[in-house]
Amino acid sequence: MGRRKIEIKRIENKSSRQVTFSKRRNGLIDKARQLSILCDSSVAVVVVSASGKLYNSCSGDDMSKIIERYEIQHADELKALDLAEKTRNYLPHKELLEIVQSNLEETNINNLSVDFLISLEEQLENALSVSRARKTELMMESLKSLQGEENLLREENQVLASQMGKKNTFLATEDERGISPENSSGNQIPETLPLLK
Amino acid sequence: MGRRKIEIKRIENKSSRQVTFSKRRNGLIDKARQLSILCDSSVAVVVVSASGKLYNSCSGDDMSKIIERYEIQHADELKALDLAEKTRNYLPHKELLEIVQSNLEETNINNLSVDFLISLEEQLENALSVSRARKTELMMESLKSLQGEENLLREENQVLASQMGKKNTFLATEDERGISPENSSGNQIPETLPLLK
DNA sequence: AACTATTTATAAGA
DNA sequence: TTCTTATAAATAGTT
Repeated sequence: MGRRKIEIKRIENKSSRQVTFSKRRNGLIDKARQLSILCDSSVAVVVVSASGKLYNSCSGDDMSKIIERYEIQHADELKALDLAEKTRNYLPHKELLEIVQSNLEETNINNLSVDFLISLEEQLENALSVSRARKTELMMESLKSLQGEENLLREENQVLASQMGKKNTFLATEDERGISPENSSGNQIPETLPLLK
Repeated sequence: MGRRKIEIKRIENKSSRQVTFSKRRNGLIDKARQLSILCDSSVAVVVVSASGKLYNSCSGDDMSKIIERYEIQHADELKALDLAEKTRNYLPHKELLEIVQSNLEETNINNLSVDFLISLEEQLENALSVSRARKTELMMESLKSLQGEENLLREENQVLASQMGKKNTFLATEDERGISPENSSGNQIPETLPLLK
């Protein structure tokens, strides 16, 4: 819908790609808002530009609720973790949610057996735990990578310091600055994870 | 863009709301796809209908990656939800767990009211979410502290290197080892997150 | 599900 | 970036 028809393929010109990105991003987010209002629904949009900038919007509900809704429904896709085993004995989450939904809609809640509800609760918790574990895993990866970087720097320091020691014993000048590697407090990812509390 | 202009407000007629929902949902998802392709970006859309049905699409990257990108960038907003407030209306977790346990043990499960169980489930989920948010918070703190530590080390390296330069110009020996601070790849947490790939 | 009169989004240009 | 405008695309109401 412009002066001429365009093909849907990557726009090669950088600046017009940028302009189009900005226009269409706004358009998309406005469409999402309209859909949400017109049809009484919740819509979340997350856009990540090529350069990594994040844009997002949501309407009808909080982003966190919408995302959680998504994650619960798709929790089984996250079983790259060996949590797969943990879920093996449970219904697929989608089925779970369908059961809940159909029962809630039929307002026959009071006919549900208590045992059923208990098992349902258990399974919902399991779905949550899969999603949680995935997040933890990703963050732990980040921590490890940062830590690796740090260790490299520490080794460099040691090399530099020892080189200075060897070559300059006669020039013992500002060595009191307290910059020896040993002074840096260690920063281990605590195995005792307060992280995981 | 139809036979007549419409106001953006909830469509009261149920069936035309349903039709519009379907049309516009498809439109939105297609727009998202186009944006992603045209502008070389990643776009995620999640739609939850009034009746709770979930529709989603993503292009340019996996849904899980896009969501992680969002969540890590907004990790501090979890904190901003004010955990205290979130817990205010609920029983302490310990009490919750005691209630569950005592009830489970006494095998008088069948006497529990369904309403009670529903509320219990809600509270357990809340407890989980509080605990999850706390974990995220702690991990983010760890990331920040590791980063700080790293910057200190980097500065030390620079000081050491410049000291070596000044005192030993005459002893230019093993300076080819490639241990100058500039060789270390930067490791910023925030914007471009390798974390988030 | 199609159709089509209109509205809306937007590509190109300024 | 922002605005303008010709044109393409989406869609509201209809069949």
